[in-house]
Amino acid sequence: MNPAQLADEVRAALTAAVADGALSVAVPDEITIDRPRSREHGDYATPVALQLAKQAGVPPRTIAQALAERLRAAPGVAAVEIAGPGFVNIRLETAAIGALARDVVIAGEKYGSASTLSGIAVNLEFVSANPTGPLHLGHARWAAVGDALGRVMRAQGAAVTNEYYFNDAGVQIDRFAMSLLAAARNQPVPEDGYGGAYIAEIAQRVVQDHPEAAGLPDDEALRTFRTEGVQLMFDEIKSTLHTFRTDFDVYFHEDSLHSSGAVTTAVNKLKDSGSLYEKDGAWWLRSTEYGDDKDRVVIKSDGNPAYIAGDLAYFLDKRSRGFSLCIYMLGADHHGYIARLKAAAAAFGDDPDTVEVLIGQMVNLVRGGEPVRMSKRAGTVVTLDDLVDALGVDAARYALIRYSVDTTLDLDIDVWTRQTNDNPVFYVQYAHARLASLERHAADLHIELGDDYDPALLDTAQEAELLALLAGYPQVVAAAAELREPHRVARYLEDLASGYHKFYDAVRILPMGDEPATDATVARLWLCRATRQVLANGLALLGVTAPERM
RNA sequence: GCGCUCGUAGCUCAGCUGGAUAGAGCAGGGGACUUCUAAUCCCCGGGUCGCAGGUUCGAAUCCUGCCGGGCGCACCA
Repeated sequence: MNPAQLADEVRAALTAAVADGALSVAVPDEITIDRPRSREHGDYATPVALQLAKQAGVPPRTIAQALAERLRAAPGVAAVEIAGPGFVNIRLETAAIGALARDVVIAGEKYGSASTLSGIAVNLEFVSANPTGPLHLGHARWAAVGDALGRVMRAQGAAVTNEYYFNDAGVQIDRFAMSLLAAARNQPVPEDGYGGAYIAEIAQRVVQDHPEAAGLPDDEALRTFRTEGVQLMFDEIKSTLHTFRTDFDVYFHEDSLHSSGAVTTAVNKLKDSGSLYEKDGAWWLRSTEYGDDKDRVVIKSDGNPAYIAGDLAYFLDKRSRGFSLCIYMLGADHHGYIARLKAAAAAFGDDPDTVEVLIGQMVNLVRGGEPVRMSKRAGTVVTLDDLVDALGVDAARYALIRYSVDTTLDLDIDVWTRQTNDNPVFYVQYAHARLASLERHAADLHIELGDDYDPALLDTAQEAELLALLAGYPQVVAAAAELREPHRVARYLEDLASGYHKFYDAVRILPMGDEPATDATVARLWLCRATRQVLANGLALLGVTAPERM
């Protein structure tokens, strides 16, 4: 019995009470089932009687009474009590709780998957860093969180495309090219140019492949350094992301929007539909209608498209590819874009709610409380590669995903490289490794799960807590997907690992010495298998490994 | 000035689409390994949930105002 099944029983009991005239209420679709903090309040509790009292026009305890009478007859329910103002506290039979391990083991990798998001095609755009330098910590946060969110949403049935928007048009790239050329010619960094050791490195690699390049006239030289430099930088970014276990389905080139005429097409479409207006020689988008501070220029008075023109064309392109939901993950310094992007959707006649913009706060790396600022290669910022060098991929991903993106993050290198339980990733992985070790021992002893077990034998408090934790996993994944908050999965895994460690400490699983395996041994092994499965499933959603040994 | 966001234990943070006595880890103190991984577990102390109003059976959670921190407010990209 899991909370969802219990909610069904509660709903059925209410419906029955209405049918035989005991109550007159509209039975809600969503029934709240809580896991009370104290077991004195039962295994589960529902405040539904409190919630329905007003519309029913009767005291909550009256509703609770009618509900309790019928719920007591439900299969798996051991006791139902009314408490306080009208809470209904529910105690389940031990076997009904214990049966959950079987459900988990049978579902296997699919446990926690559902279809709450099925039928929607999601374009998930994240990182999208300019290819003018290595990825830094802010990008790292989105690489980890975005990738995890994609996994979580896929687990709920969404068709997700991970997409990287590659800004390879515009003056930033020009400055990058000028910086490379200057470095190749041993000239100082140009004004507004890029510094950092990586510029010299890339410039040198361009020179290696094209020894004549630096000596060409400026125009031609810049063209070569621009094309080759961007390619090298972009390969490096892809490689960094791949190492970080974040791969994209689509790398979209902004340049292609301009060269293909997509920008012109999009702008003309908006002019035709009256979504743009002309003022002071420029064309403006009515973004104020969607919460923007001011309307935005799409075509500048010199006739050139402004940056947002590319966004408009890009959005149109996404829609033409059939996405029903476009998610953009941006840094806090870009929160001003929310209204703009929603206005873009509206301008093309789409519901602005089909555009979601997630804003992530900044990330700082600290060591012993002191900020770590300088990077070996990038000069002023810490790179994603630096982070991986310091923590490893597992800890780096986990550390970035574990916190709500709403909070500014200070990652302490000392904490995340520690191999103790103040390092959450080790704590969770250790639980998995412990379980794997246990199963190896069971195999050595020739103890097998068999076809089934007696769920009533999982009767200790620690087993009940662990089973309740396992039962809650599907709702955690569903909530993480719906709220776009993958950190919930990480927090859950820490709770689950804790529940397992407590169980392990309190209950002997395998027989000691020459003792024979009992039915209880087998039941506990089922519980262990189920726990390992959920730990593995959850870690997979985060893109973190589930080690067999540590 | 306007907008977004955060403010919960000494520290780092969960909890926020309203539910019972507000949680975890760390830090501090004290315990538990002859047999399944002690990278673990148990116990102790620790709080005006920034402040003030409001909504209601019930508010850390929702609304309003204020205080404090971060980030933004281009015919740049």
